[in-house]
Amino acid sequence: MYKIGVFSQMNKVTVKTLRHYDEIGLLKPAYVEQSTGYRYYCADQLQRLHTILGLKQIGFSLPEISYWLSSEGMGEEQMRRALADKKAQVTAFIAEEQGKLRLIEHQLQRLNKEVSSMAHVIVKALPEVIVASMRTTIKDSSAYFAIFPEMGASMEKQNVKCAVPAYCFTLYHDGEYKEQDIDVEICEAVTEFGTDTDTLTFKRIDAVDTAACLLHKGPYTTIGRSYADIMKWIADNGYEICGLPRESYIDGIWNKSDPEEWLTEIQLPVAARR
Amino acid sequence: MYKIGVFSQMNKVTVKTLRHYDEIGLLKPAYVEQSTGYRYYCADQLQRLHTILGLKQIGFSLPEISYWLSSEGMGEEQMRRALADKKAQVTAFIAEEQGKLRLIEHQLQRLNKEVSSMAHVIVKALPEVIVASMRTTIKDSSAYFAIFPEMGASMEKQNVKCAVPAYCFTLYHDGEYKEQDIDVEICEAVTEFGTDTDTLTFKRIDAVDTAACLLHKGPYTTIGRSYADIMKWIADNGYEICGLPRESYIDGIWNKSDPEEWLTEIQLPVAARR
DNA sequence: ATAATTGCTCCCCTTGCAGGAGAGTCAACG
DNA sequence: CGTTGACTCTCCTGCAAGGGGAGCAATTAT
Repeated sequence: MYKIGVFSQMNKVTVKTLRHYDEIGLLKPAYVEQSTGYRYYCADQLQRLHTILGLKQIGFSLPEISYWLSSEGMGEEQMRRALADKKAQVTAFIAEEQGKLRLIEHQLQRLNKEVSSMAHVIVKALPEVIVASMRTTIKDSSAYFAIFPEMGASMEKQNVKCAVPAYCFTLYHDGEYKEQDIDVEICEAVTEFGTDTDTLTFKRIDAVDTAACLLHKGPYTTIGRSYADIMKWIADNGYEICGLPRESYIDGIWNKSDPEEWLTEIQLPVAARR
Repeated sequence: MYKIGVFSQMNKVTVKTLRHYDEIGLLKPAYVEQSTGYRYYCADQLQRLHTILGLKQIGFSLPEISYWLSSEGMGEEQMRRALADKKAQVTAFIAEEQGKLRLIEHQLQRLNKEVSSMAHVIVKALPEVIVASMRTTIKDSSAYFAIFPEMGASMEKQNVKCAVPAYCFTLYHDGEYKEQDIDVEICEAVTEFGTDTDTLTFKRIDAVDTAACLLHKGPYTTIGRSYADIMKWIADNGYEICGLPRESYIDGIWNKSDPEEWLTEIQLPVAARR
């Protein structure tokens, strides 16, 4: 019979740990003196502790270990399944961490290239939305602003309501970057379907599970830089583009006079490259 | 100006998260109405949130992000160092998880081989100790028990005290497993040096950082099985033996009459195989 | 006998939020 | 204008696996 301190030294675990295991019922002392509350352990506990530590090194949580040791869960087949599960978990975890490594690598490279303005690409999902859309080919980007009033007028006529939060974006149908004769589709999220007109079409845009997103601050003339950034990010981090790029307009001429204050989010549907 | 719910949808973060970031000062709303406490966000916050989420994906903690965004920590050189640190952390983490994978693989193999008695090898450190030791060559394992009384007598004469917890072990100096003419050194941890005699030698045993340890329950005749287990474990998990094996005696004939109750810990100093 | 060590319980702290209680607000609808 | 349902607020608890420390009791050493 060992007191807790001695017993803890025998296994290089702390006294705190032993008391904790006692508390959660994972490793009860062989004997507790009523009057003093002192815990006394013996060799049986040593063996059980050894088992616990072994399972903990594998990565099982204390409740899991409790369960396996409670003699109900000791089935061999269950153990096999638990191990397989844990293996899958750990594998997924490793993949995740390796993704982080790539992100870090990417940022380090950016820093070395003196691109001091940190651009932070994030990955998120895009919801399914119903949109009113106008697809057209425009001469160049300056013709852009002419479309919005037209579109606004069409929508007002139909009395459709914009979704909240507002989600107004452009889909680029050209596979490549073009400066002239750009095939764009302007979409405005609405609450429900309206009737199509010759210019205005209602459609459902599917949700996107993973999209790389980058906020671009400033006028549209410098958006190419942000595109370059996000493209590089996608390449660096093992993704590939799997959908049309969107530009979501957050702040623009309609609410900010200074172009330096304009805010646009580039959203690129991506999937992990195989 | 967006209310918290709308703002949260724009970035696919929960309201809880936004409130949490407000609380820890990481992302304050642009405006909070005094009377109601309602939080209102605008595009500036959106941008900051984007940055936060980007840094979070990299693996920085919220306090770290707070620090980098607090405009004190924004030095480029510091950022580089922080990224390098984080990279090292993540790399170490991945190595650790891969170690777990090997442990899991090992256990799965054991299960498939119908070795139903789970043997749990754990890795721990062994402390530095002062020991009284007797080195001798014994004919075979049955001659073993004759040594202990002799040793006990020698120690009593010198009036040295055994350490607490008792740590009595055998070092095997033969590089290989032998059944005859075994070169053993029996060590008993003591509190301080005594004077050497022709049979008894005092020495300091260095600490061992990492030792693979396995409890063996039962008589010594079956200890070979446990040795086989621990050897396989070491091979499976990418370690190599880097010191003499020890057998630490916990329960034995001196306190348990039934050999099935005897308890011995095999301790093998190991190092990660390069 | 006294002092030092070890033991006990109880409470708060860590990360990054999630879940829920109970109450107050806001916008739309009849 | 009242009501309803959807939002929002604050405050509390919980999660994993213990760490740190306070205050006090028991054991051990001098």
